[in-house]
Amino acid sequence: MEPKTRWANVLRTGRWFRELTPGLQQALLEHGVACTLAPEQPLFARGDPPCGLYAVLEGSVRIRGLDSAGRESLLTIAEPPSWFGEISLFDRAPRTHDAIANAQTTLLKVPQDVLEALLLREPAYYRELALLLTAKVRLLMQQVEDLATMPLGVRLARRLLHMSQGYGEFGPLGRKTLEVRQEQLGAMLNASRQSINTQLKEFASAGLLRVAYGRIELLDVDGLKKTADLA
Amino acid sequence: MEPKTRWANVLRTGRWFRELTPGLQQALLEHGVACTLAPEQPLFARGDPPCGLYAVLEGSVRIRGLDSAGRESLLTIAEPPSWFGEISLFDRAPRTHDAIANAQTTLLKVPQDVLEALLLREPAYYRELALLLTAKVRLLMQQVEDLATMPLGVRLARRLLHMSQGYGEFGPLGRKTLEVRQEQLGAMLNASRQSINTQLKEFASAGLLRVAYGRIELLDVDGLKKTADLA
DNA sequence: TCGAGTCTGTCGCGGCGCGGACATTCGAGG
DNA sequence: CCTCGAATGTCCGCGCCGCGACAGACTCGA
Repeated sequence: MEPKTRWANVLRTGRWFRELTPGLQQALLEHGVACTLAPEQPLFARGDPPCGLYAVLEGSVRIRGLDSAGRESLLTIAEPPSWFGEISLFDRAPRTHDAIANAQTTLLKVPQDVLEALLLREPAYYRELALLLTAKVRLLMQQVEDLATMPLGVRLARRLLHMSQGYGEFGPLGRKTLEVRQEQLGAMLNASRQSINTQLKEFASAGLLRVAYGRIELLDVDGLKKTADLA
Repeated sequence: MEPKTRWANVLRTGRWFRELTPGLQQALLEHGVACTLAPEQPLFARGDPPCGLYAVLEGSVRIRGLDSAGRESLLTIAEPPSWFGEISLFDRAPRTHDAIANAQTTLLKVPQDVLEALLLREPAYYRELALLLTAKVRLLMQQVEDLATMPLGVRLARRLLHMSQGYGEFGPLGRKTLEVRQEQLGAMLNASRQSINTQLKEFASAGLLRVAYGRIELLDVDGLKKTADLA
């Protein structure tokens, strides 16, 4: 199969891309170029100038911040078919986070200038691209509020469900196996590895999930949702 | 002076509005209608359908979330000339937060359907409106990361500076007097009133600011910035 | 098959910060 | 001027959670 057709099939598994105007779908595929990264290879860093919009086709990318003391704050792990990099696309301002390949990774890259030229011809596409922004704002707002009001268990359950559902890109039926290390969950939820571990074991003994080496298998998604809804 | 001229003068004190295309500035003023609220009067609530885009002309509006246990999480206090409500404008999805007048308040309201009709004629305006979204995303991301890595003192200093500068709407020279209660600062920073009080007194004894009843006066903005930059 | 590096599991100590309690101060309205 | 409600100032005890430490488990490549 021609690569672009394969890519299109991957991207169409995501809600955002699937619901785009056909013209925009085609334009993104047409102007996109493949881009491969070795594990731990950086794609861009906080403060870099805008370089384009990306979609994950294979592998995964960590979107993280690094404070002066070297502590890592993990915003998310982008997996197929997630899109990222749209903030700098809109405001042409520097990158807010580092993007680093989490494994052998293939990306679709739509360069900044190409995309801006397209948007000059078809400014109505701005609204569809802005849906990436609104989705991100809504997630972030919930995250800020949860951090303020919810105990760790609830936040962990919600994050696991979000990851399982590709942060809304999939339907409610998501992946059952999450490849994530407990340390990374801690960096996402503002908690220590030890606290994450304790909470995971609690979920495990309640039959909600099973913890393995570098992997979490969700067993009772409905039970997790109940935990996520109320403390 | 004609009201609309007065409004224009207020709105032009804000960076976002001032840098808009003249045509969009004029259209927002033209299609906007005044809207007054009594203290504590709700404007919209979490879950409400989209109703339009708002700008604060006089007074202030609390943007807040309320969890099931009744704890208030305060996202921000919008003061002139802040704009809010743009998320639902883009994705036509329900409101994420409650908006409640903090005092006697005058708003400029641009109704959803009027604005959508305008954007159908001039889709290039979508990009300029999206700058409201990117500003919000950048603030939220910093907030999430600060919550994870920064001690309360740094977060408080940063928030005070942000409030003083209208969250980026003013230049670096901002208001010197903030009308905010310590309990509200706590709800914004995910801290208790007591902790906020202790930290404020520490700043006061360092000569950075002065605390008064329902009010904080910034004395040494540069000193605050130093505190905000590094713990 | 074996070893090194990485990830998970668990304990104890210590500290930040929440919550309750209560005195004090401020401001508005009668 | 007085009174009441609201906001500030301060103390204390408890609990959650971060951190250091270390043992066990797993993976991968030599």
